[in-house]
Amino acid sequence: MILINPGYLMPQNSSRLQTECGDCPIRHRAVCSRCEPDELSFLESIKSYKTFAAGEAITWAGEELRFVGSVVSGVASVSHTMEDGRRQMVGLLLPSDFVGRPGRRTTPYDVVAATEVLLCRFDRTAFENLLTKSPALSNRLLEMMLDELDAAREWMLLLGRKTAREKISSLLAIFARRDANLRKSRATGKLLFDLPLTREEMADYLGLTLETVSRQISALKRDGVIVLDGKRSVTVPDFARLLDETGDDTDGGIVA
Amino acid sequence: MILINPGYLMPQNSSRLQTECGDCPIRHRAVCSRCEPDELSFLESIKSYKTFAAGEAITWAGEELRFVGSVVSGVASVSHTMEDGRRQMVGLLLPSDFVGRPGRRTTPYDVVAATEVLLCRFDRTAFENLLTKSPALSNRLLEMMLDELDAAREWMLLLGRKTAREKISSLLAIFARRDANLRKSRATGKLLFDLPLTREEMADYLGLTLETVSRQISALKRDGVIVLDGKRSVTVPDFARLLDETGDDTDGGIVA
DNA sequence: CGTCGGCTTGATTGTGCTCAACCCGGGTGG
DNA sequence: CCACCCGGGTTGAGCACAATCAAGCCGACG
Repeated sequence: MILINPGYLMPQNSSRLQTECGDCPIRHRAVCSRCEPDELSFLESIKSYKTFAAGEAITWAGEELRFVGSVVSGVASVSHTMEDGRRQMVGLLLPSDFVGRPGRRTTPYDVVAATEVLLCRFDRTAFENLLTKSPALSNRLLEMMLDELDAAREWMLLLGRKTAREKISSLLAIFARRDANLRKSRATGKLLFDLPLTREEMADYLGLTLETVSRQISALKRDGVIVLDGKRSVTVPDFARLLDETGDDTDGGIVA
Repeated sequence: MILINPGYLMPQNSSRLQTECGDCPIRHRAVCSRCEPDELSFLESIKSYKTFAAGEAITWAGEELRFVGSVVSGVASVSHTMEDGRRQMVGLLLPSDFVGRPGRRTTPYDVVAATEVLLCRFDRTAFENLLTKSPALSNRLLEMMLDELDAAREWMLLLGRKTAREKISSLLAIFARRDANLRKSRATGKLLFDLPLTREEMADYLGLTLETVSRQISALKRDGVIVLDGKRSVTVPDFARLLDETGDDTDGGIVA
């Protein structure tokens, strides 16, 4: 299902299109979404594309980062590993998400492609330069970082207080929503999507062991909350039912 | 020890000074630290101070927020509560930290003063207005949010992968560092500081129960890692020893 | 056909949670 | 002045959920 496409080969269909920002699938959501034409053409002059195969590292913790950029397609993980090998994923980068830390030469985390990833990269210092001059760019980036901060905080609630079953359900709900978004619909009723992560990656994200992830997925299957087709393809017969399992507030109380 | 100071009364010694930004103790670290004189005087025209007593709410989740601002002194907690009462602290606001979400009318979290807090507030819409025009302001805020994001991610590692003892040790190390910072020294050797949080608040921050917090503190005391004087006053005989207990990388390997 | 990675399932263990009793110090009211 | 209460904290006993250790399955690939 996942194609391996080394960056030095001319990649598949979509990729040629992305040499033009006008055709970019994430144009309206990425950092550059509010830039003026002159800013855009400057960005275009400092950008380059690179494809990473599933499993390939985009950057290691502590390594100097010459670029910043946006995920155009695919999923990448941001994670931290302790000396004794315990690992925690601290972020999941999806299309239009921003990679890198303007103002710092290194990132403190490993960033690894979970599926094949197409990255739109900008030279870091040139980008930082534009950032100091363009409120459109810095305000958009600020907004995106505030959203990431909210996401990180929601994840803190999950890691600190949710049960294993709630954690798995929450993750499945995120994937379901994300998938619905990509097809420009809302997540309701019956849904079908693929898991972009292995059991171990899910475990690293959820602060669990892979055995517990596997067991809880089996339990949700047994209880009819989900139906599996193979290991990676998931059907959710009733999204509301899945949401009940996440422990989150049932959005929309009785109040109008 | 903690004075109750309603904002409409003229508060204690330090507070009169803070009507002038020039004397502000957090001047060099807050959002406004890189503003030009004209921007500063605009900010000065839209600012007001308010003191919150320990335990008092600064804002509730979902409530409309008319202001954004900076913590001048004291400690505030940012937390999220689930329907069934489980609570997770997702941030700790210390002097110079920013409160509020420009671009959104509400915050999704409760913000509560843990000790007495002095807040320097700006009208939200006026602040947002300045933000779109001032790269100095928006870049400083961006930088601060990136730091908060890093802190949140470090906390995710703690919540997902550390043991109870490591969690407590990590929190104590944070307080120790913070205290050393305030006295403009580095955390090394023997240290003495106060806990700004109750056992329950620590538990909410660490994703533990208050009983576990209490037990682990007792254990660290028994093992000589810390010495307690009363419930709140802590002596760390050897900071390096405490760091060993956090599970974090021993910074500075053999490599030069 | 054998191997290997990703996954599932089982048995057992252990860390941290739950429930519960009790301590301590400060404030209040009789 | 003392009795009482109350919030915050400590400690204990038992339990449960997820971790650990271990075996085996399944499908892809050489």
